[in-house]
Amino acid sequence: MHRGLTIGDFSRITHLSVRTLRRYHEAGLLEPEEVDPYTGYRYYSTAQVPTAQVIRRFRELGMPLREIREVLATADPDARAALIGRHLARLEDELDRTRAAVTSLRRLLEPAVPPIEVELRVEPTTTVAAVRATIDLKEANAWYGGAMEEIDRALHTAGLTPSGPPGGLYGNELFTEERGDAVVFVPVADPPAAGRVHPFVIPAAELAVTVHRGPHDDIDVSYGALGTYVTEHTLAVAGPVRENYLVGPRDTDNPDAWRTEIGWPVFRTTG
Amino acid sequence: MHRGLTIGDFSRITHLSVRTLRRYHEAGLLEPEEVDPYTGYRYYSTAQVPTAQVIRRFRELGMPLREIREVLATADPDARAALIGRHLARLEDELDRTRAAVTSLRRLLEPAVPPIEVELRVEPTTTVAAVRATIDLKEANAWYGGAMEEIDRALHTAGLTPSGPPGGLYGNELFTEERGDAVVFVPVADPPAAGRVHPFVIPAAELAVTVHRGPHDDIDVSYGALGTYVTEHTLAVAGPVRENYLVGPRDTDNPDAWRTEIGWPVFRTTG
DNA sequence: GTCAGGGCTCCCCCAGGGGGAGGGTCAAAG
DNA sequence: CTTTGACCCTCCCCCTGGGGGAGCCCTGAC
Repeated sequence: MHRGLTIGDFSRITHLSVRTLRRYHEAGLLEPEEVDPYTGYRYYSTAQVPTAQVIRRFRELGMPLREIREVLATADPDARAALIGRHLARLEDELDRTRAAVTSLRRLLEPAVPPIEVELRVEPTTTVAAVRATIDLKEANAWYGGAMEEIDRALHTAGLTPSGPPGGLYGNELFTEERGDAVVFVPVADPPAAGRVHPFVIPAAELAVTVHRGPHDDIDVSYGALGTYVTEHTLAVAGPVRENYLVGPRDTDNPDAWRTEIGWPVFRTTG
Repeated sequence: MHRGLTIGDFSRITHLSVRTLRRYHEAGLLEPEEVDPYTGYRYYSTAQVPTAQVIRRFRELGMPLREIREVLATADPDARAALIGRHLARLEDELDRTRAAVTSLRRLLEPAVPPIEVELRVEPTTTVAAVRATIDLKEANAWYGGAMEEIDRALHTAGLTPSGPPGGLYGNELFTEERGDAVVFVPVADPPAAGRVHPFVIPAAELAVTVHRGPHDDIDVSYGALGTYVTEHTLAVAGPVRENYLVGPRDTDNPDAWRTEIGWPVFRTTG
C-alpha cells in the first residue's frame, strides 16, 4: 500500500525535526495527510511541504504557534495580510526596544557616569490646561503626542501663552501595574476647556527633583536615583510623579539635548 | 532596627517585579544586601539599584541570566567588553535571520509563485580542486568564503583556468544533524595541491536537478521541491547533495541575480 | 523469518517568568 | 499593647517551543 511520506522523510525534506513535526500535529498546525488508526503512524504528502516551509518562516520570525495556525486558517488574503502585518509591527517594536537598550546600556557602562543630583524643593500650586486618561504604559508615548497636540490647539485657539514648559503627572500604579492614570498638561494662567482639554490645578507639594538628560530610554536610571535619594533621606512618596519637559521633542530633534525634570512628591516620615 | 529596602520597595524603584527579584536572587545574579535568617526577608540597599538597572538592560537585550552573572562577575573591563560584544554580535545575527525570514516569507506568500522545475540528468565524472572539512551548518557560510578564496589563489598560482562554475558537496547529515562533511570545489582539468586545496574526483551520478534563483534565504524551498520530485518519482537519494554556483556572490553583488544549481544523486527504487 | 531502523507514547528538562495557595511578619493605628 | 492590613515567605503548577531518553511496536529489505 502506497502511503505518503513518513515523518522521518518529511522531516528531512522540510528541515523540521521529527519532534517539532509531532508538536505541530498536536497543536493543529500541520495535520498529517493520514494517520494510521492502528499504529498511530503519521503520513505526510508532498503537497504539505510548502505549508511546512511557510510555518518555518513564521517561526523564524518568532510568531507563536497559535497565530501561525490562525494565519493558515485564514483564507481571506486581506485578513491574512492584517495578521502578518500585526506581527511585523511587533517585530519592529521589539527592534526599537533592542536599539534603545543597546544605547542605554552603552551609557550605563561608560566609565564616567556623572552622579545624578537630586534636590528637595517646594513647588507652589499651578493652574494648567490638561488632558487626563487611564492608559497602558506601552501606549503612553502615542497618547502623549496626541494629547499635547490637542492642548496646543486649544491654547492657540484661545490665544493663550504657556507660562512654563509642558509636563505630565503619572500615577505610581502605572509603573507597577503597567496601567494607570496619566495627565499631560501645559501651565497657563487661565486654562481653556475644549474637547478633552480641561482646566486643572496641580496642588503645591514638596518635591524631590532631578533633571534627566538625554532620551527617555534610560529614564529609569534617574527614577532609580530619586528612589535612592528618597529612601536615604527617610522620606516617603505621596501622590503621582511629575515630569516637566524642559527641553523635549517639541524643542529639538536631537534626543541627547532633551532635559526632563522629574519630581516625586514626598513627605517626611518618622523613619 | 534600620534595615535596607524591602523587596517591594526595591521592586518599585527598579521596575523589576518581586518575583523576578526573587528569581535573580536564586540565580545568584543579584543577592540582597541582607537576608533575615529567621524570616527569610530580603533587604536590598540603594547601592544595588544601578546593578539592577544594568541587569534590566541586559535582559531587554535577551541576554541569558547565566551570561549576565558572568558579565557582572568580570571585573576586567576588556573581558567584560568581550562578553558584551559577543552577545551584541549574536543580536546582529538574529537580526539578519529575521530580515532574511521576512523577505523570504514575502516571496513565499506572493500569489504568483512559479512552480519549480526539476529535471533528471546524468552527470559525468569531474576532476576538481577542492577543500573539504567537517563543519557546523551555522558556520558554513564563513567557511565557504575562506575555502573558495584559497582555491582561487591555488589556481592563480598554478596558472590554471576553471573549466566550470564553482560548487559544493554537502553530506545529508549536515541538514539533519546540523554538522557534517562539506566539500567546496572548482572544476579544473589538472587540479593543483596547495595548503588545504587538494585534487578530488566527483563521481558520475544520475542527478535530480533544479536551479534556485535569488539569495539563499529560501533555498530550502528548492530543496523541498527536489524532495517532492524525488519521492513522487519513487527515487531515493544516494550520496551528498551537489550545488553549483552558476551565478554567485563572486559574479554579482545583487543576490536576486544568483543562480544556484542543486543536484541530488538519485537511484530508482522498486517503489 | 529476521532484524535494524524508525515509528509511537510518555515523562522529565530548559529559560524566564506568571498565578495563586497557605502561612508568617511588620508597622501604623486604635 | 493589640489589632489589622499590607507585605513577605516558600512551594507548586502553568506557559511556550522545543530537546533527551525510556520502553515498546511496526515496516520493509534481505
